[in-house]
Amino acid sequence: MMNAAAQPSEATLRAEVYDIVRQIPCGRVLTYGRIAALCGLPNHSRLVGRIMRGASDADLPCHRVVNASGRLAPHYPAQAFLLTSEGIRLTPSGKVPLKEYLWDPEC
DNA sequence: GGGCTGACGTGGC
DNA sequence: CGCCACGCCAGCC
Repeated sequence: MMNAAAQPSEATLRAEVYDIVRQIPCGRVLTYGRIAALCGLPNHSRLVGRIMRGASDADLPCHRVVNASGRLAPHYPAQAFLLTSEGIRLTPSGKVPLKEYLWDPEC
């Protein structure tokens, strides 16, 4: 056996989520739901969000993770700045146009 | 064991 | 495009 993401828990998911987020290319974004789905947990987007909250910046580009609407994370003011610094142009309302910047890992 | 919370998602207006 | 209600589920008190 090798993959054991059958047990939903922050502890189990953390490693996978970290690994995926680390692979997001510069200038691209992923959604919480997409990350959860990639880990085999379609309805655990909130768990992913919780993990990101507890995740210290370090080498983790957590600013490249937004919700399914392209809305940026609350309590994370620097995110907009970091995204725009990577060339991402936000809408006037401060959201990420997913049609342009959503990253597809299988692409 | 029980109830509230939340870096979410979808659908309706 | 924005706001709201409902559904979802692990984590925390």
